Amino acid sequence: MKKIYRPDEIEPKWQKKWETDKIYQVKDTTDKKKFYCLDMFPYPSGAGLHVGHVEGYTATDVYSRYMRASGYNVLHPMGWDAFGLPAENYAIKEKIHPKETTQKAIEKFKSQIKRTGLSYDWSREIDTSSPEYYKWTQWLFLLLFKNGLAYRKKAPVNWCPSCRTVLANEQVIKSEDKNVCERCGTEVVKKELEQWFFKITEYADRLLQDLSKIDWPQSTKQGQRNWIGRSDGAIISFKIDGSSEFVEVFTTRADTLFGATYLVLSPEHPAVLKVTKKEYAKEVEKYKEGAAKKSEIQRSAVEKEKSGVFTGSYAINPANDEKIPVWIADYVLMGYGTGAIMAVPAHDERDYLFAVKYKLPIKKVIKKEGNDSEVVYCDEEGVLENSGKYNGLNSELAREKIVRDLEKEGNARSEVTYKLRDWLISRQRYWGAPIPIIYCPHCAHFEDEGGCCGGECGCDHGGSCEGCYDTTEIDGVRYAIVPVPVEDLPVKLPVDVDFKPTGESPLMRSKDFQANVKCPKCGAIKGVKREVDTMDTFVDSSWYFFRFCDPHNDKEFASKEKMQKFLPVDMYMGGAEHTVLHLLYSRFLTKVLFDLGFTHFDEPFMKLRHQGLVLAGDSQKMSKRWGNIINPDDVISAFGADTMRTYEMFIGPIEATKAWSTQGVEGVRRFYNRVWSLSLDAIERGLKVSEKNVLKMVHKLIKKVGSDIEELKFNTAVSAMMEFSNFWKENKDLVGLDSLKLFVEVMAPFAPHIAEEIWEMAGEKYSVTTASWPEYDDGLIAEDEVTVVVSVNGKVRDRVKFTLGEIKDKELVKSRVLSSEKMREIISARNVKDFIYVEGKIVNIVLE
RNA sequence: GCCGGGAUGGCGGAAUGGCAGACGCGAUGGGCUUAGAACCCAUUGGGGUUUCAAAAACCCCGUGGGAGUUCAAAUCUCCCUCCCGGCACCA
Repeated sequence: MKKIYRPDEIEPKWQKKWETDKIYQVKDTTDKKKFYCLDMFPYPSGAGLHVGHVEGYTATDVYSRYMRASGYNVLHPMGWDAFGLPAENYAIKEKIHPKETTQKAIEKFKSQIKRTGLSYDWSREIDTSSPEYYKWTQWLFLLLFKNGLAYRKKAPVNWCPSCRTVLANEQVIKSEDKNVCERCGTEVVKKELEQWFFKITEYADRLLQDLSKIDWPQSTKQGQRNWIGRSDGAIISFKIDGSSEFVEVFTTRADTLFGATYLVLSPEHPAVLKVTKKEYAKEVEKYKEGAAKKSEIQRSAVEKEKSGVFTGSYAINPANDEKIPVWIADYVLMGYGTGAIMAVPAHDERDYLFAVKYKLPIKKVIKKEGNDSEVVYCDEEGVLENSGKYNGLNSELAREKIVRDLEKEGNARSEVTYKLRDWLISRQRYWGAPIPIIYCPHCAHFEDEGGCCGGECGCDHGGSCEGCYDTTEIDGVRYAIVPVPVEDLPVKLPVDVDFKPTGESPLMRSKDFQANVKCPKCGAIKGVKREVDTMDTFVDSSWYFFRFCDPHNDKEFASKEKMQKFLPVDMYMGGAEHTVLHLLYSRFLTKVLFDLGFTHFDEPFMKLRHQGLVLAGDSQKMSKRWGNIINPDDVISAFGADTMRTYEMFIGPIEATKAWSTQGVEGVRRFYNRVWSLSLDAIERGLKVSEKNVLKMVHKLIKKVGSDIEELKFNTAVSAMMEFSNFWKENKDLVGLDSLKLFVEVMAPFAPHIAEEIWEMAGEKYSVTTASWPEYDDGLIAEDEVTVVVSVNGKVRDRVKFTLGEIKDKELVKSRVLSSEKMREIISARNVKDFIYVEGKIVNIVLE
């Protein structure tokens, strides 16, 4: 009786052995070439792993196993993005501490990952919610703070009323024309609050430029470009008539300056008060109030109805001294450019609509060819008209010239603006890393006195520092912002906290956290407070890939030596939803660390790929609501981990959206059943050396699977293995143990368990997972006979066989092809106009 | 509106200038079986010609639609349609 393929028996058996033998532990003391293969680490939720995770993780696992077998020292770690709102929200609902639920979720994820047979080095596991980790998150914060890249600022920020916390711009998403919280879908509101920011805008240009250095999907790069939103233009000053005030506008179309027929200020613009004439004050004030009440959403309503009011003032166009009215309107946003624009209704759609509504003049300054009677506005570039001495120039030239001319009078300068805003990292929530800052009311006096403490505070400004401490006002009291000394880190997150969100940070209510806080500078205790906000969890996840190199270091976030050994990440796999969140923040922090001399690289992820969505069998998104979730545990129980892994690789290209098919899974299982029985058969036969044709096929397979894995074309790699098994089935008695061994080595990255079992049954030495990738023999692969396809006028008509020597000889090929009976018949009396021969491939005979 | 990615049998997909539909699923017919499952074998893009019929051979059409480049186009270029994703009053 032959042994039956039982994945439920062999898989746990080998998993246990591999774990005991620590077979996947990566050494940092080896001269092998490094390869860092990383998955986006998961947020451990109670729901456990889903098949989407499995897809990405299997892809990197196959890749890692292949690279390991190819002689690389592969760092392939896993960890947990464990801080965050869902755990906290769940904790509030179920009254269980987030630490507990998170630990449970981690255990579940880990066991599921282990059941899948993924080859992670668990000795490097990290957990962002552990003090050993967040100590370094806090250290990073202090590093940014000390270098002027973390600062406190009062600003209108996004507030999620349901999560009761502020959010970064990147965490606010559009949904049905509403701005909603990325986490919970609640509509966000604007609040004026003082918060902590990271100065990511300082890196805007480099974040844009360096995209050219990295191998990322086009769409992701483009997404970052859009988000950074660089726009090259000019700032032009308009004098207010009868006043000493100037208003600066930002424009990318300085060439249309002569067409500016009015000026618009954003309602929040500080100059509004100064330019508004008495008679108009009431109207303006009313409009401002109305605009302030309107949410962002209403202001950017779909119909885009324009509204505004006249201020009573006029501005003088610096190009031609024309007087143009100054309006305020909410279609001009304070947050972009200078918060003021010159309106050119002839060449901008929004200005056009506004001008029509309020009967403002429209002046054409770009010539339009052809019929322009129908065209109401045209934003294309062209040749200037009605523009004085600039007439006849094209837009590009005119723009340069106009700005240069105005610059001489001090009325213009070239300017680059960005859509990117600084990263708001404060969160009024419990389950995150505390911001390591202390507020001291005693140290605040230095700034009051207007001079420097003279070094007393430890500052190096040497006599004239402008407030060696920045200060902030909390509840009417002025505090100095004092960083926690690095040696006092971590600022531990207290466990015993009422973490119910009230809009006030839960840490405020922790007695432990606030008890006996000593100012690190002056030593005072009375009135000294800790910062009670925690950091955005995206701060945790923006540097975790550093920590994997050196996860247990308690002196540094990672040692230079270890970083040299593994970083940067060579291959990074994860979902596309992180285009402007995690992936942008990580690049930013890497550049900061590079600039400050901590790292040797300034881009963290050299190659990035996104695994596509796995949809349910009904082509819907998997969701609890539809009850169509495929659980990896069930798939493993029914078919085995090897089948699940291979199926997910086979289903389609890694980046494509694909639908799950249980019948498809069964097909892969059939494949392994067949491989199993064919292997037993080959072992029983015990043929030592395979027939030549078999060897040719197996060597072809090695080549194909290897190159497919390198190109991440896992689906065609699997189909190549299937093709081989079909060939094998038809040539059972010709397949020897030598071929079996090679086939198992090729299969191992996809299906390590069955590979290990067959490997053992075939009498090979443990373990196939440490065997090296077989080399293929080009000589064996080479065909000794080549079939050349013969087409006539592009249509296939015949096939002729040639030997390897013959195919090089065009004349011989030609005469042989033309003399075949079939060709003579087809050609008959017609003339051969041309004879094209692609060596060893195809012939095309062109007939008249 | 702007940007990015797509459209190939009944389905997932393969082929990146040179034999369209690899591989898998499904379907149909057959074998095995008391029966079913499993398994095994065969067929499987559409249309046509030859034939009593079948096998087989051959021919034509065919990669969202239209044009173009080329000896040769699913693949390159232009135009159009539709689908997916991102951004969007960004001056």
